[in-house]
Amino acid sequence: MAVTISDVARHAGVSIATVSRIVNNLPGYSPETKDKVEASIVELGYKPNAMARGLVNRKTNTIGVLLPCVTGRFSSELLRGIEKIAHAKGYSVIICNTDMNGERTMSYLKTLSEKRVEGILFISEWLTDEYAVFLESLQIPVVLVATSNPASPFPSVKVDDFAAAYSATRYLIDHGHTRIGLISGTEKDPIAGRPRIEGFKRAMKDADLRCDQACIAFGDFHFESGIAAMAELDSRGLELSAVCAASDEMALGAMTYMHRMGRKLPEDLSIIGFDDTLDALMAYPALTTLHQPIELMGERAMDMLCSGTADDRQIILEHHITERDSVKDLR
Amino acid sequence: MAVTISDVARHAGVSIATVSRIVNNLPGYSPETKDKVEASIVELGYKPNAMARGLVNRKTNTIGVLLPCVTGRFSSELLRGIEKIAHAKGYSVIICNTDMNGERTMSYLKTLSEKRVEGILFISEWLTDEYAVFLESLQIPVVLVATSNPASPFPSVKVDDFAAAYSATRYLIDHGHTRIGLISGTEKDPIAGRPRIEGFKRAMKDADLRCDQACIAFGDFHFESGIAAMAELDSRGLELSAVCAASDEMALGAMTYMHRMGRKLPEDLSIIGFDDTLDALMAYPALTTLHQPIELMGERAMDMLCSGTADDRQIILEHHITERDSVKDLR
DNA sequence: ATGAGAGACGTAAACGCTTACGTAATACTA
DNA sequence: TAGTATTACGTAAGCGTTTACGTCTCTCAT
Repeated sequence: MAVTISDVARHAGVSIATVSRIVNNLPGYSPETKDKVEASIVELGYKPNAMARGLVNRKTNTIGVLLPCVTGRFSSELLRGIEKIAHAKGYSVIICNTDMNGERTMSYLKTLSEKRVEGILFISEWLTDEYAVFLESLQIPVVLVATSNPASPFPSVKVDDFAAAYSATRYLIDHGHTRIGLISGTEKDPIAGRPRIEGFKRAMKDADLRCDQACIAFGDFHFESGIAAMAELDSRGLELSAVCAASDEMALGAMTYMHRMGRKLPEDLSIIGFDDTLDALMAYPALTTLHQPIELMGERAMDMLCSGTADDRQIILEHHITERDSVKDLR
Repeated sequence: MAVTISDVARHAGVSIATVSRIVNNLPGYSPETKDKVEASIVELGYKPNAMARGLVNRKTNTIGVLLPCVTGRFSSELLRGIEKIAHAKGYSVIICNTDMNGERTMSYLKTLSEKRVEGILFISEWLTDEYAVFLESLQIPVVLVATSNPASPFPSVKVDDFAAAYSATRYLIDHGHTRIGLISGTEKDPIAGRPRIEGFKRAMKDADLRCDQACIAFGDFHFESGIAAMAELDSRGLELSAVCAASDEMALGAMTYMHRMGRKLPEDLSIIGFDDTLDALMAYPALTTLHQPIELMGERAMDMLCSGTADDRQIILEHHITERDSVKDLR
């Protein structure tokens, strides 16, 4: 790995400038010189040093992705989209698993800034003031994915969580359900929490259905919490005929609870999920769920990141319901 | 982002050498100087340029991870373990989604080498000669994860696939099953394919049970292929009482097929999976499966990568069976 | 034949750091 | 008190590239 541009130059009997021109495909040398140099390059196994390059032309061709949890289908599918575009555009992606931990996040942010990444994707998590201030100071493009913060200057890509939750709830209502529960994410989450709760409530109110606090149980978007939330809901004796979950994983948790209780799905309870990850397909019964175009979200975000920070708009992607077998039609 | 070490030096009225010493916590300055410089650093918002640093001390604090598919629980959980240790040791990780594509892989390898990563984790995929030659030329530590290649000089971390498949099959036999099918990964895969097939066959033979080609269907480790493989097996009229799958995802695919056919699980068919990802827990019925310590595998691999390339041994991690509800006891 | 313009290069100055070495001032030792 | 360490710095030489300028040689039109 010790072979440098001067080694190549010496070996080929030219100056380093010429080697550089050839490597970078710039004009200024004869075909013979080119052949000679290229031969030396392969013979010596020369690999241009990206750091030295980056130092002079201030480019790293690297971006950073901050996400709360690498495990989980949602993150994975997003990552896939991101990585796809990144590779196509010649960028490397550094992943940072924040674990929802403030210190960890700041530590990553510091690293990314020292490494001079050219852009940052901030995923699924609430952008605190601390993060926002730091990110702004970096003076590089940042895009928020599956989250957003109008108070910050950063663009975002997401679905309309309120409308999505509304339509998921509405779907249950339209299928004749009237006693509906909600398995929400954490109430504090201003993106995947609050708006989905509000969307649920609004749909219920618009249909004159009950939707007080008793109908809602809270989880953390993950499987285990879905089991617990369903148990909680069940213990309240509301005679629910359907449940709306704020994530597919929690929906699967609810299903698991029901199975354990020996209840039939969807006969005894209809369930609708949120996300439409592979989990929904693999569930039994296959989960009817609110589809978010996850991979596309990652692609669009990456596109925005590259297309310069110019357009700082909030992009809302389309959602729709993917019908499968977890909702019984009561009509 | 334009503030450099000389800006700080000028602002603090010292030389860049002194600033460097302070930033790097080396001796050679008075407490007052230190305070002064540190004040300048925060005032100017100085962030050392990792490229410039890396250029001089030949360190990037970055490693690369090559994996066939970022989506999928197995990769995710592995990544989690890797990322955890990497962060603890101060490394950044660049992810490369090869998509099992040779050109893409080589292109990543080239990028990683130009970026001068200090180590590479090669995951779940067969290490071809082309890759091996290139990786060797890099002269940096490489460790193979969930794969291995005795012909290469690289260490590896994985479970004993043959033994694992043997014991999964044995588990079914011990529960009274005699007509057992196998949903295998691709036969060509010398790691997760072949050895698991052999383990299955051996267990069957040791018990004097039938295990010809008719008992085996092939998939690609993913969900859809599991459905297809199960359909294939079913069409052969073998009256199987149990199936062994080479991945949890395929096992879930098999379950989905059975559900669609209106068959009962595990009454009509027992299924055992392989991996023990979250998928197994979320399945219905909960999947009994061969547990691989996936996250630990990632951690160990990362540990090895850092501890220098000295010990190039093949590490075999323990596996065991996690019993859940997908296997019926026929005894 | 001459001057201009066009290749085909080479030189050297950055890029932002680290670090070996040098130097001046102060403290300590015999 | 002279000599020796020690401390607290500053100078400058890299690290491996890119690139603005220069120089030298041809070619070709006049």
